[in-house]
Order: sequence, then C-alpha cells, then structure tokens
Amino acid sequence: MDKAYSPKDIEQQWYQTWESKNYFAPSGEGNPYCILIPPPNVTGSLHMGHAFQHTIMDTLTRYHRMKGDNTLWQVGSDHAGIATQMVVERNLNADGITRQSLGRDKFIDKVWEWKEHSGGNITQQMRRLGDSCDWTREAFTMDDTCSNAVKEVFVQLYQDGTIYRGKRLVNWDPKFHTAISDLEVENKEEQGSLWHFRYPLANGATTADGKDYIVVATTRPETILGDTAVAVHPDDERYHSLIGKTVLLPLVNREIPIVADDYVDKEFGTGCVKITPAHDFNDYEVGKRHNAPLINILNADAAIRDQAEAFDYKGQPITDIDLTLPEGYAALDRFDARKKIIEDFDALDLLDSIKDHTLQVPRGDRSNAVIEPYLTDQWYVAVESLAKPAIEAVESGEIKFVPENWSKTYYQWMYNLQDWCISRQLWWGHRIPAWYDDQGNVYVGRDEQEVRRDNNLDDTVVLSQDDDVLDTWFSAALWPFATMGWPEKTKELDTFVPSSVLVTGFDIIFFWVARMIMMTKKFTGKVPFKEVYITGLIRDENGQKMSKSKGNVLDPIDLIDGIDIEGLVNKRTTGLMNPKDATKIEKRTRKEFGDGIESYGTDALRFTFCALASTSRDINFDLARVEGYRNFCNKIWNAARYVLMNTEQHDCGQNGGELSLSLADRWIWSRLQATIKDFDNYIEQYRFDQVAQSLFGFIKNEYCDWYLELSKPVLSSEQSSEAQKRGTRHTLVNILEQVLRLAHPIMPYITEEVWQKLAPLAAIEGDSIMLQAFPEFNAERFDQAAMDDLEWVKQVIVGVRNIRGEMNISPAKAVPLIMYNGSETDKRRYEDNQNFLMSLAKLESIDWKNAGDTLPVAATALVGNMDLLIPMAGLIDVNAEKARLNKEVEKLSKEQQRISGKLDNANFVDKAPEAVVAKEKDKLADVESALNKLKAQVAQLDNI
RNA sequence: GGGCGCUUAGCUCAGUUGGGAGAGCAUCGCCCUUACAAGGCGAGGGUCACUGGUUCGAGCCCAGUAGCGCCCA
Repeated sequence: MDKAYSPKDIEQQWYQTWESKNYFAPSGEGNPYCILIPPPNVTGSLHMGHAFQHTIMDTLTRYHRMKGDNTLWQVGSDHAGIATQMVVERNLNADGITRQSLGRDKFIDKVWEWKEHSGGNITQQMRRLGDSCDWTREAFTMDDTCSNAVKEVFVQLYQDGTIYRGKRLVNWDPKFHTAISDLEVENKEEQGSLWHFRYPLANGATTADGKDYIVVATTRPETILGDTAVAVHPDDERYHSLIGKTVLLPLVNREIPIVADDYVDKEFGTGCVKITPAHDFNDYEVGKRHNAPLINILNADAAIRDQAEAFDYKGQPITDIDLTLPEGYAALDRFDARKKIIEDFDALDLLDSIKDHTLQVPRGDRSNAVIEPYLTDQWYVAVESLAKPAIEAVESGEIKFVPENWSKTYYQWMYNLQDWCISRQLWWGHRIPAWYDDQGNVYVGRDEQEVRRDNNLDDTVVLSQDDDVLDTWFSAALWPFATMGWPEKTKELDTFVPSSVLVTGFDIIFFWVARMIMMTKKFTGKVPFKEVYITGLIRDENGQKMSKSKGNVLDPIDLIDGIDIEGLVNKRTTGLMNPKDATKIEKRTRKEFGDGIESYGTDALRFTFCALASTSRDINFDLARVEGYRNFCNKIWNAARYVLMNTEQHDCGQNGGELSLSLADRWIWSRLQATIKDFDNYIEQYRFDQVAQSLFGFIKNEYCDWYLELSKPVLSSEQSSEAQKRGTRHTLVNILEQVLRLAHPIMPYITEEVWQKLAPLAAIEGDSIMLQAFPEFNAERFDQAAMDDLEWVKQVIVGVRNIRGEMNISPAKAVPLIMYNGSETDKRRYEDNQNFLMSLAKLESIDWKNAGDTLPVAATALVGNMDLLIPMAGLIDVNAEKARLNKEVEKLSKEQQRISGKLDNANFVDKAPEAVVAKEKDKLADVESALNKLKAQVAQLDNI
C-alpha cells in the first residue's frame, strides 16, 4: 500500500466494477427496502444539496442491502418543462434558429436529441459520488411508461370530475408565455410607489365634505383601464353616502359602481380601492361578490390590447360593454402604459399624490419576470377530494415525517389548498390528452382513436389536440407508482409500493411530497412511502444560501477532485446574471481559497455530509470539516497499512489454531459491539451526525489511538506466546474487517479497497464488501470486566503522560513509576498489565509500594485511590509541579463545594431519588480523598 | 397578519426520560517515537441570548423579552 491515502487512485475503478457486475440491482430476497430518488432535472448538474441527499440515500441503501434486504434505489430524472425548453431554445437561438420557425414536432426532436447527448451529466456525477442506484431501472418522466401513467391518470381524473377546464385568473409569466402554479411564484419585497388618483363622481354626486371626486390609491396604475368597480368598507362613514353611486372612470369614460365590501382596509391609502377583477386575485373575489365584469386589457406579452375583452364569472363573453381602450395605449408594454397613465392623469389634474411604498412583487421562479394575474382558459385539478386521504395518511401515522415537526408544515398547506393549475403553454412536456372539434367541444381520452370511438366521431369530424402540456410536477407526482410500471399490474408495484423512505428537502414538501401522497393514495390505495426524512438545506460556511449570483457555490465534484484557483474563479464568474458581480466574486474567491481547493475524495465528502446531518434545518458547510475527514480517511488508510504489515505473511488464526486474547483484545471487541449497536440505533433515527461521530470515535480514539498501540507490545515482546500473538493478529485483522463493513455505507471506496486486501487474512471470501453482511451486535463479545480493567490501564498511562506533558519531559525519556496505596484490584490490574504500561507510558520501571513504605519526592497523579508517583530527581522542577498540583486542587475544591452544598440541602437529600443522592455522596468522597492526597503532596513539596 | 425555527467554546455544531457542559476545526506547549507530520502526546478556552416561573435540582420544562432566519397570505 502507498504511504498516503490517495482517493483518485481507488474510486472510479471500484464504481465501474460494482456497476458492471450489477450489484446495485435488488437481490429479490429479503424484506423490500426502497428509496425513490427525487428525480433531478435532466438539465441539471449536481449541486451540494444533491450530493448531501444522495449521500444519505446511498448510505441507507448500502446499509439495508448489507442487512440482507431486497433493496432498490429507484433512479431517474425529470423532464423539467420550462428549464429544458429554455436550454434547448437558447442553443437554437445561438445558431439563429427560433423555436417557432422550427415548428413543434421538430423542436421536440431537438429536445430529445439534446437529452441524449447532454442530459446524462448529472447521472455521471452521481456515479462519482458512489451512488448505488439500480441504473438498469433508470426512469425518465417523459419515457413511455411514465407517459402512459400520466395519460391514464389524467383521463381517470377527468372522468370522475376531478380535472376540469375553466377560465380563471392564473399566474401568467409574460416572458415564457405560460401559466405557472402559485408555488412557482416568488413574492419579493421591492420599492415602489403608491399613486393616488382622483376618480370623478358621476351624476353630480359629492362626498360628505363636498368634493366631486374620490381618491383611490394603487401600486399598479396601468390596470385602471380594466377597473369595473370602486370598493369602500361598509362601516366607513366617510363614504357611506356614496355606496350605490357611480364614478366615471377617467380616460376610459366607463361608469362604474361604488360598492361596499369587507375586504377593504379602511386604514390603507384613502380607504377607496379600485377593483380590477381581471388583473388581481383579490379584486377577482371582490368583483365576483358584486358581479363586476372581468375586463381584460392585456395580451400574452403583458402589453395593452387593441381592444379590451369582457367576461362574466362563468367565463362567458359579455357583449354589451364598450371595450374601446383609450387611444395611444395599444401594444404599450405594461410598464410604459403605467407611465402614460400617470402622465395622462396628471394632465387632467387627476393625479392627487405619489407616496413611496414597499410592496410584494410576484416574480417567476425561473424567469424572474413580474408575474401577471391573467385571465385564460386552463386545466385544473380540484384537489379537495384528493387532499382528505392524504391528510389522513399523515394524521394516522401511516406516513411519518422525520423530524416529526415537518408534518405541521404539511398540514398547514394541505388545509389551505387551492385548485392546482396543471396546464402550461409550453411544447416540452406531456401534451394534454384532450381534443377539440371545430365547435369547441372537448373530448378527453388516452388517444385520438379512443376519443373517436367513445364519442362516435367519424373521420369527417376534425379533431385537434390541446396545444398545452402538463405541469412537470404532475408527472413527478406519479413517480412512486409510474416508475413501478403502473397502470400495468407489476411485481414491482406489489413489492416496492410503498417505498421505505423519501429523502428530500423541506422546500418541496408542497411541490412534490404532498402531491405524491395525494396521487399515490388515489391510484394505488397505498401511501407512496412510509417515512419522509426532511434534510436541512446546505448553505455556505457563513450561513448564506449558495447561489450563482453570490458567487459562493461549491461544486461537489471539485471537492472530490480538487480544483486550482484559476479554474474556480473562472467557474464562479462565467454565466452570471449580472456580470458586474464578477470582480467582487473573484476577489472574495481568491481571498478565501488562495491556491484553490485540494482533492479530498468522495469518501471524505460523504463522511462530512453525514457528520453535518443533524436535525437542524440549515446546514452551514465548512470546508475545514472535509479536510478533517480527509485526514480521517488517511488515518484509516495508515491503520490498515499497520495491520497488513503485521499480519501478512503471519498466522492470524484464519486457519484455526489457539487464540489467546489479551485484555486489549477483549476490550476492543467489546467496544466494537457498542459501536455496532450505536450505529443501528442512530441509523434508525436518521441521525447520521451521530452515526458519523460514533464511527469516528471508535476508529480514531479507540482502535487507532489505543488498540493499535496496545497491540505493539504484544507483537514485539519475546515473552508473548504464539497463541497470544495469533490472538492479537486475529483481533487486529478482524476488528478492522468488521469496522470496514460498518463504515462501508458511508465510505464505500476506501472500505472496499482495504477490504479486498484484508478479507483473506480474516478467511472471508467474497467479491465485494458491498455484498457482505452488515456486522451484528454479539453479546458474547461484550465484556464489561475487560472494559473496566482497560479503563484503569488507560488512566495510569494518561496520568503518566499528563505529568510528562506538563513537565516537558521528552517522550523519548523513560521514567520510573511508583504505584502507592493501591487496592487488591489495583494490584491485580498492575500485575496483569505491566507490559502495556511499560510500553505505552514509556516507563523505565514500575514499583509497587504499600502504606508505610518510604517514598521519594515525586510528581503525582491519582487513579481512583491509588497514587502514581514519578520521582523528581533530575527530571522535574519542584515549583512547576507545585503549580500543577495547586491548579488541580483549585479545580477539585470547587467541585467539592458544589457537591457538599447540594448534600447540605435537606430538600435535596429528602426529595431527590436515593440513587442520585448516593451518587453525589460517592462523588464527594472521591473528590475529598483526592483533595487530601494532593494537598498532602503539595505540603511535602513545600518542605523541601 | 398566520405558522415554524434558531441563539451553547474563537468558528461550525451535538447535547436523546431534567441529576457531573461535549465533538470537530482553530489556538498554545512538547515531539520527525519503526501505521499515519494529512501525524502523536499534552494543555487552555463556555454568565448555555436575556428576565421570571415550576422543581430539591433547569442548557433541557413553562411564560415573557430581545436579536436572527424560513414558509404561507
């Protein structure tokens, strides 16, 4: 083995072996265990959030596979409607081709072409991470199986009335020319103005204070052209007399009513609200209550129409309204129209005032364009009937959120569900299986043939399919059963629905988790998963969200392979939305990373993610942690080197032969059992941070720091028998072999690499560690007495080291040790373990002395009631030793005061449980005994 | 406005039923000891945000205050 751990030399090769041998496929035996991957976008590349969640999913998958479960990690990707269409369209535009000039069919061919060539980026990156998902079952939301499921679900939901078509206000993205769901809208606080306009009262009416106009306030003047009412609060005395009267809408000269509605906030603005039902969600509701017509003034570009259009609330056109719009507005963009409205009002002396105002601006999460409430025909899912069983599934505990608290977020949304707009005006996606005849009648079916057959439409009837496609989340909602072959009755549907656990972020509880529960319940009668483990969100080391525009993104692959500073700067500063940020980002990146990022390897990265996976909802990713765990990998690597150096070419008991186990051997076996138990418990609770900590502690602090050191005297001593040496070699090899299996789910590569070399020495045959059984707790190996005895050995050694350290005695200098005033147990332990003590404490000699024996002037440490003495002659400075002891005395005195204070409190003694009181008494006795010894020792030094 | 969360060592975070404040990294000292200097050994460092309550006992339970953050409207 090389002297240093070098991840790049071992990782890729093992992944290829595993995949080519099909080790990732379900075994077909054992209890089903299934994880569904949240399908990443085909356009996507792996970001830190993926890497984090994939680490957790893969750890669970490998763990359960080794536990003997019939394990499937179902993999696949999502066609990502808008995102993919954008990418392909941008590429075409670069060649001077537009989507429209190409036509729909050819454009879709281009998307598929793109998908074949570039869509696999993220799946290659997943392989670098070691993800053991079953690639032979890789699914895509646009493939035939998923598409069939989508059609089937749509048709069935349409037939039972759950899917309907209607003219409603939607969130319209004027940049992409499509409707989006309310979840895809981000409301951002922005600075704007509140304009106050005068609306003249019609027919000679006046306000209470004699004015012939009222003042309305608005943040969106351009919508004035679509006003169909003005609302005031019914209790607002200022306007009481005007209710039922009308105003003459300036510029348009439309007479519109003043209505009373509770929705109005008397305190806001002037207390008069213009109502534009076709261009505002709240106004739509108000307008509906007062039957104010819907007047649409915008086109799909969010520019002013040539002529307005009017509808009632059933979506029927209204014909008896003058739809003329004022001159000069046609085709004006909404923001230009806004300016013109303000100017025109000002010219008419109807602009009352302008105030600064902070408002929530809705923006598309992909386009960042200001979203326009817009009246269009769209398809909807009426979610109420689907929601009920989905809520019950969580309430009843059939589905469990981990951490449990996230169920509250789920309920909060589920209790306030809005119907889901599922149609999108895009080309890339599942085309809606609805056909129209030339009368505008709609027919829904799995295909045109079925539609004709079911509706008795012969070839003379011309049918055209709906141009729209379905929201990407619609197909994603079917993921749990569509990937298993539904609507066919497949073995996978029986075996892997419900899946075991969904691992995902809280940001898509609404988008995806809730919708999967609704759809899977509806169509399979089963829940999609038994547990939902909600992970935290990965942020940078300062708690900032990682984003391209902040220039603080880390690419997981760069952490694995390393990247030089130029490469990193280049990556962070190209393709910025705002190129002006580049200088700032470059400066920061150079300051933070200096020479770039070292190569840490996949295993270290994965271990880091596990170590950070506490219950917290934000996870600040600190590169220093990765470095620490890369060093940990190096530790494992070198421990393995030590083991191999001492066991290869030797008898390790793999072929039988007497094994005589030392105290250290029995101790490390016991500690391993405890670690295995911890591992199982913590995995069960999804506490990957604790799993990592427990593993780290065992390997580093127990196996490496103590056990390997304790093995040295046994192997090197001429006094050791062959059986003793064989016992220790056997323990060295077999503990490491088991610990590799224990660590494999988190660190697949290094464990495989080392295991391959080690397994023969443990007489284990097998092609791969990933197919080995997971270690099991073995009560026979758990030896409490051995742990107590070794604890004593450690205390003696630490006591001596402590004195050495504090007194700056060279580790090369062997020192004499006196044990004084020990018990029978101390004596037995001393006699049994001289070899260990001499070696690890680097002793010259050990003398056992009893009470009454004369003692040299010495430095002191305590092990229980026993004194450890290191004679000071020539070695130790008296004043330094006094200072050291006094510090200890001070510490213990505080402790003594604290405990005796407690025990002097009658309430405590009376009311606290006996065991607690007894414990405190013991503690006090120990502290006092130690104090007396130390004080006596100080006094003795004072006498020199 | 409604909901949720956070505040513990210089930094990033654990702290499971209330009973001796922990880890990693960073810092300081000694050491290139034949697995590992990406290392070893040792050490220092905390008013557990604040106030009050419950309790024999509170980082943990309850109420309130301050600051920070997220989601929804």
